[in-house]
Amino acid sequence: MPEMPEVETVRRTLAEKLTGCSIRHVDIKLPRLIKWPSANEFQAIITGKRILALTRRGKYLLLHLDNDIVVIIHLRMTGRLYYTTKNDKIDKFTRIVFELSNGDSLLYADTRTLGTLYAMPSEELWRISGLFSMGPEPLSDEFTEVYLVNVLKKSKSKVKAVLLNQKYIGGLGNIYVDECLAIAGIHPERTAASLNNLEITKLYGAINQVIADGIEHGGTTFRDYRDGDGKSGTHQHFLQVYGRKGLPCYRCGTPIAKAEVAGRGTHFCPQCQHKE
DNA sequence: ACAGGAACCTGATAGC
DNA sequence: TGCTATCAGGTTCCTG
Repeated sequence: MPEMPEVETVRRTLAEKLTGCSIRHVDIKLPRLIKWPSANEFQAIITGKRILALTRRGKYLLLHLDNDIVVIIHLRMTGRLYYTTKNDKIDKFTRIVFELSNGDSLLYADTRTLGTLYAMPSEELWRISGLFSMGPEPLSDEFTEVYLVNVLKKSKSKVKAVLLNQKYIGGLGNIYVDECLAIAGIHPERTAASLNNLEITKLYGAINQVIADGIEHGGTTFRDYRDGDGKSGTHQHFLQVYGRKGLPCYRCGTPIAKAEVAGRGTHFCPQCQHKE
């Protein structure tokens, strides 16, 4: 479900509430979501530990505990992480309950159960390949226009596939990729290597702008996504193309098209986003 | 090494 | 109404 702006919003809405709390008990209702170590060991090494910080890398959330263990959470398509007070009801999609020392709980809910959780010492985080091999994030110092030029020029893939690939850029997902290609006026089926310098400059600006706006608006809620307080984001009201199939392009009025590109449903304006 | 497609899951919605 | 097919904010594994 969530892309970087959604995960960052979850982090921001939870960090202050969780920092300083201890994990009193862990109730694992769906053990197969725990990828490392076993569910029993996972429970054992985090129970009774205090939360020092909640950080993020790309679409991963990292809960740092006072015994040097880090709980790594990836929400995948439909994962939700949110805070509840003792009287709140737990829905049927709640898969893991972290009971806190103050009586409240941190819930991990997930309808499609594709999410993943790990717990390991901080010096072993490199074992998680998705974290280890992740490229720079939009808005970071490492994500420069020169970097983007190099990534695109040496690729044989379509530009959409490159932007979705976390090893090149960490944090973009299907919605925001469609949005930044629309803003930059680039057709999603173009090969990455075919983009000229002006197009790459536009794309670079669009990536940073779209991600900054997404965070500013607390993420995009289409169906499942909620922040750490269980609230929806508002960026869905600002989307140019995603979810707008058949509706008029805001720039030229042409109906927005939808096609499969790089294995994903892809929205674009056939007039403003040229194939060459 | 790299690109493309299937697999992992469950639920909502569209179409018949 | 009820059944079936399709689609979904992601990543990893297997194949060619």
